[in-house]
Parts: sequence; structure tokens; C-alpha cells
Amino acid sequence: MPTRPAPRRPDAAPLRISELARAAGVGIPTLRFYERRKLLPPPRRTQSGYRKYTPEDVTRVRFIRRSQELGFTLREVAAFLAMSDGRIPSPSEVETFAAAKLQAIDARVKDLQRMKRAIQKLLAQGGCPPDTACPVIASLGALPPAASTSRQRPAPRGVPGTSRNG
Amino acid sequence: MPTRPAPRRPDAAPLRISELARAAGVGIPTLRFYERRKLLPPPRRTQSGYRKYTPEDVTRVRFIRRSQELGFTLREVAAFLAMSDGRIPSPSEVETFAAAKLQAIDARVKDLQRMKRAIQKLLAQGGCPPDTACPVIASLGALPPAASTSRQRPAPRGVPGTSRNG
DNA sequence: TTACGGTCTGCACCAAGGTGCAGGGTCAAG
DNA sequence: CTTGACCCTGCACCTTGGTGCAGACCGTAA
Repeated sequence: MPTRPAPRRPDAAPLRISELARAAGVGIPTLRFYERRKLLPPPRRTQSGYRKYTPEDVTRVRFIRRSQELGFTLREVAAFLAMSDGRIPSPSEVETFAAAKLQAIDARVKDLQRMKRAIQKLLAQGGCPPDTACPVIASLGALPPAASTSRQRPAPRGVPGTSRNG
Repeated sequence: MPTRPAPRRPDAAPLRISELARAAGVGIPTLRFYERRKLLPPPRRTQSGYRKYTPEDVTRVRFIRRSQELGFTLREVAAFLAMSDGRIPSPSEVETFAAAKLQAIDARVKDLQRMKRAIQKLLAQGGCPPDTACPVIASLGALPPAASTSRQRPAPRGVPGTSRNG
């Protein structure tokens, strides 16, 4: 859709909310939502109150989305961003937090790989044998309670027009 | 899995809902919820209407929880279980689905490892440099929209009394 | 028989992460 | 000066995945 192109701007021009939304692949309400949740700093405003974003905000929003896809909650992402913004009490907290994240990541990768192997086996066998326990289920279900430290959330679901979800 | 044939009992001892809940590490309402969502088959009942579960149900519920921790939605898990139960039209669907899951898993593992490296770098540097873009954010944020196919959900959050989070 | 815990059903509610809409201001083009 | 796209705020609503509660029934021990 050839929307009336925004007026020509200099290089590091501020972005309007719709531009940031498009660049970062999210919806406009989502950006205001992130602002309320402190994931985005309150942007500068035009005289009339329009939000003005910077190019770094694009990176920031994309980081948020990627982190969500990796299974971190917005709360966690907010904490991380606060850290990287230097808005935290002690730098040792960064280490603690990051180390915990590392552990969580490792655990998740391991489980994913276990499940992967099980699925591959399933595919090689052409499906679950009818009488036996499905190997995939067995491979994950016959385990002690997980040691997962982190939580996971749905990935960005169909930002209108960005549906790459089969 | 060599299922041990319980010698003298006519069948394996059925579990009451509270026993399954405890064995699988979930709450009782969750089990009823899973039943509504077709993740658990309607169990047999006692004459008075109490649910009677089998030991395989423990595995099944654990499988569900693990899968969630790995980032699959209940809808996906239900689909997978339906397959493994043989309640699926064509076996080729299993392959399609499983292959898609494999791709999703691979993508997620890759991203997690990327983030891991970034966090390690962050730790090695003792934090984000104040002026520059945080390397962790940059490493994930400066990317095209994700190729993630699947969604993620919060891991089982503190089933009352089962808090292994933290 | 009563007490008490476990279970049943159904309905309401919660938290996270958005999504939509109403009602109104802004701004460039026609 | 009107039109249409865009933006603002605030509020209501949606989906997932549970949780809680009320009111009634079951089952065993005292």
C-alpha cells in the first residue's frame, strides 16, 4: 500500500511510532504497551505530543522480541534492559542474573536436543508403535521434575501483517 | 520401555487424581484442565465417579510439562499426543509436524547459543559499556525478524508446593 | 452417626502479553 | 477549509494456561 510517504528527513531523524513499529515488526499498541512496562524509555515528544523514537529503539524492540522468542518474559527482559542501561544498584547483580540465564539456556538447549533426538527416532521409525509407549513421550516424560529456571512465553503472535506462523 | 508386568494385580493399580497430581508434579485442577483440553484421555471412573488413572498417565503428564518448558503450547502438545495415540488421519502428518518441530528446535537452540555467547562476553567485560550499545542487545536486536516457527509459554509456575523455581 | 478429608461439577477469576475501539487532536494535500 | 492518514489517551476485551470457590457427594475411622 503506497501510504503517503513521510516527508523527507535527515539521516538520524526521529521515527514516528508507526515507523518504529514497522521497522521492528511489531504493532503500534505493542510499543505503547512496552513503554508502560518500562521496556522502552518514555520517548521525546513533538510539540503536539507525538512520540519521537531513535534508531536505537529499533534495536531495542527487536531485542525484546528475540528475547521473548527465546523464552524470557517481559519482566526478565525489562530487568536485563535496566541493567544494560545502567539503572541497577550493583554490577554484581548483572553477573548473578546473567549467570542464571546462562544456566537456564544450557538446560533448555539440552532438553531441546533430547527431544530432537527422540523426534528423529520417531521419524525414522515411521511413527509411534501402536502398543508401546511413544519414544518421544517416554524420552521426556520419564524424567524427574525439570530443573528449568526460567519461564517461557508465546512468541509474538501474528503482529498484524507479519504472520510468518505456519 | 520394558513395562514391568505387575504380577498379582489384575491391572496396574489405578491412581486417584491427587496421586497422579503428586506423581506428576502438577495441581489437581490442572489435570482436569488437561482433560478438557484433550491432553489427557477421559479416565475410567469408579462407580461413584472418581477418576482412575494409570501409571502411563504419569508419564504423559510429565511429558506435557516438559514440552511446555521447551516452549511448546498445549495445543501443539495435544496435536503431538493425538498423533502418538494414533488418532491422526495420515501418518505423513506426523512427519510434517515432527519435521517442523525439529526446525523450530534447531532455530531456538541456535538463538539461545547466540545469546549465551553474548552474555558470556558481557560477563567477561564486567557489564555493558556505558556509551556503546550493549553487546547482548546488539547481538540479538540487530537481526532481521526471527524465523521462529513455534511459540513459547511460561513453564509450570509454582504448582502449589512444588516450587523448584529459583 | 458424625466428622473429615477427598472428589465431583460448574463457574469465576487471575496474570501475561497483547489487541481493539471510542473520542478527539495534528498535519499535509487538495 | 475539508479530507484522510496519522497520532493521542483511556478503557475494554482477547487468548493461554491455569487457580479458586461453592455446593454436593464419597468413604473410612471413631
